[in-house]
Amino acid sequence: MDSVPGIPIRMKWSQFFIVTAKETPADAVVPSHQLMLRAGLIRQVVAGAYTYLPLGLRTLRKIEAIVREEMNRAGAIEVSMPAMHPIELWEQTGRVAAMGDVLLRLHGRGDDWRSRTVLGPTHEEIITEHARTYINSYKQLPVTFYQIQTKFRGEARPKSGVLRTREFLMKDAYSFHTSKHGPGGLDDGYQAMYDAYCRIFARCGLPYIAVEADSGPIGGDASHEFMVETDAGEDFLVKSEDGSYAANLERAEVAPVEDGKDGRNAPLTVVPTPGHTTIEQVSAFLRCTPARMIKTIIYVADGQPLIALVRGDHNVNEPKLKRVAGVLNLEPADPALIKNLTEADVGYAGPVGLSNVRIIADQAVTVMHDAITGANRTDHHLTGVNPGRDFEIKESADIREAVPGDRAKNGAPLTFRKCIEVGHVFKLGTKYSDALGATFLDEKGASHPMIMGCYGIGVNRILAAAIEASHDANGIIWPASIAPFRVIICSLDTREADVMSTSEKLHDELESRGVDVLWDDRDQRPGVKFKDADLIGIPVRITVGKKGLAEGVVEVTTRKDGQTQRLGVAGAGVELLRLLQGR
RNA sequence: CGGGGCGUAGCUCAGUCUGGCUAGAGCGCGUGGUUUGGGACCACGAGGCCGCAGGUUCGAAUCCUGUCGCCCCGACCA
Repeated sequence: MDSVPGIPIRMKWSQFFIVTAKETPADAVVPSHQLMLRAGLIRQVVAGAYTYLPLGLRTLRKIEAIVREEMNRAGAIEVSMPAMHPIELWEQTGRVAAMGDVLLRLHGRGDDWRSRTVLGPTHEEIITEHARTYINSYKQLPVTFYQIQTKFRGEARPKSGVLRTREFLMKDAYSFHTSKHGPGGLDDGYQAMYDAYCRIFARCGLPYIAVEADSGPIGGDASHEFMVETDAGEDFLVKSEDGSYAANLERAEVAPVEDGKDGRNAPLTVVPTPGHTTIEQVSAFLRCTPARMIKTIIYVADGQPLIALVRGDHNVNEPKLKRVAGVLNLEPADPALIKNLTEADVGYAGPVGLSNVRIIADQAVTVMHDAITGANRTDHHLTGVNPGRDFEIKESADIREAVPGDRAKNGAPLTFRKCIEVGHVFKLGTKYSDALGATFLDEKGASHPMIMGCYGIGVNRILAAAIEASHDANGIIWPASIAPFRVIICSLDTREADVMSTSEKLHDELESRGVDVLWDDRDQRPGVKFKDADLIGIPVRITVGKKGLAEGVVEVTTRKDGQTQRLGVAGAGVELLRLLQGR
C-alpha cells in the first residue's frame, strides 16, 4: 500500500506529533473532554472552538470517511456549501428572528456587506436556493444532497468539550421530492437516510438507539433522533423496560394513570394560604403531598389564552401540549394577563369557575379526587376539589412530562437515561420550498413546492460519544473502525538492533497490508510507553522487547480486555493479520 | 440572560485573608550522567507583563474600582 503523500512511510512516534499529559486539565469535567485533552486530540482556542491535533484529526477523518461511504451508498450526492450566507435568504424564511442570537452575524460599518452576512448554523436556506435554481422538473426528482462542513452557532453556553461547541463539523443532507408517499417520495428518502444512519453509527462502534423525537409543528412520526447514552448528555432518553418503546423525554408518551378511587367527596372549601404561591409552599402549608394538588399553568397559545392542568408533582410537556392544542406558538402568560383572567395574583389560579378560557387537563388530573388548587382569589386555595363536580373537563390528554414510576402505553415500566444526540432525521415538508419559491412542474405542467427532508449528524459528537461509551481509568478504548491507528508497536530496549529490526519488519508487513500502524520508537522506559498506548486507546498493542525476543516471541495485547498472547517472531505478521480480521 | 467559581511557568496548584527581601513546588522541558517490561534517579539549567486597565500606598500577585476571559449550575438549544 502506498504511503500517504508527504508523510513518512514509517509512522514513527518520534517523528509524528503526539502530546499526552499525565494530569487532567482543571476545566474538563466530562470523561470524553478530559481524555481528549490528556491524549492530545484537541486543544481549545476559545470557548466552543477547538483545534484538532494530528491524533484527533485522524479519528475525525475516519468518521468522515464512514459517513461519506454510507451517504454515497444511500444515493446522496456530495456538495460543499459556504459558511458565509447572505442574510436575505434567512430573512425570507423568517429564521433571523427564529434563531435569534444563535445566528452569528458579521459586524460591519453601516450597511456594508459584512452587516448583510451571517455564518451558517445549518444550510436549508442555501440548498433550497440551489434547488430553486437548478431543479425545475419532476424528472429531476427525487434527489438528495449532502455535505460535511463546518457550522457556526452562537451557543449561549458551550460545554463538555466538543459535545457542545460554537463551531463544529456537521454532515447535513437535504432531500427533495415530488410527493410525501409512494415511490421516490419523502417517506422513501427518509427511510433511506434512517437506514444509512444506523449503518454509520454501527460502523463507528457506537451503542446508539434511534428514538422518536419531537417533530414540532409538522406533526406525525416525522422525526427520529439517534442517541448515545451517557451521563455527559443533555437530553433524556425514556425507554420501556421491555425494550418496545423509546423516545426523547420531549415526546415520551405515558400510559393513563388509573383512578385510585380514593375520593371522599369532601366539600369544596376555600382556605386561606397567605403568601403561599408555589406547589411546594402550599403543599407544605396544608400538609399534603404535591400529588394531591392541581397545577394550573396559563399560556398564550397563538395569541389566545390557554390553561393547562397537571398534577402538582408533574410538569407540563410543552411540545406535547402544542400538538394536542394544535398550536404553533406557546409561551407563558405574563402576570397582567393572569391577573386579568383569574382576578388573582400569580400563584392562586385554579380551574374552578373559569369558563371563558380554553382548558386542557392532563389525563392524570381527570382521576383526581378531593384535590387542592388555587381559588382564583389572592392568598386563597380550594380543597376538596373534584373534577366533574366542581369544574368540567372538556379536553383532556397526555400533556405532561413522563416521570419515574410511569409506564409505557403497553404497561412496561419506563426508565430514564441521560443521552447525547448524535444524529437527527427530519421530514421538513414544504416550509423552505414555500418560503423560497422552490417549485417544480409535474407531468401536467402544474407547479408545486418541493417536499423536503433534512438529516444531520454531529461528526465531532460521534468522536466524543465513542469515548464516553468506551474508556477506562487508563484512557480511551477506541472502536477499531475509528481508532487513529489500528495497531501500536511498542519497541522496548530501542538500542537493541534485534528489537528495532523486528519492529520495523512487523510495521512494514502490517502497513503493506493496509493496517494503520503507529511505531513507538521512542527511547523511553516501558512504563511510559504502555501508559501512553493505553491513554490514546489503540486497539492492539504489539510489544517487542529483548526479553521476549530471547524466547523468540513478541506479545500482542488487546486494549479492551488487556489480554496478552505470545506469538512466535517468525510468523507474527501473518498471525496478526489473521487476528485483526477476526476483530 | 440569572446564580456560583476561577484567572500566578506548557500542565496541576501554593502564596492573596493579615501588602514588604530575588514569586514558589510537583509534573513537563533542556544538558550531562546512571538506568530500562507499567509514568526511574542524580546534578545543573531554561521558562513568569501574577488576565488587562486604572487607583490607594514609601512599597501591590496580595487592598479598591472597572474590564476581559474561562469553567460549572440554570434558562435557551434549527
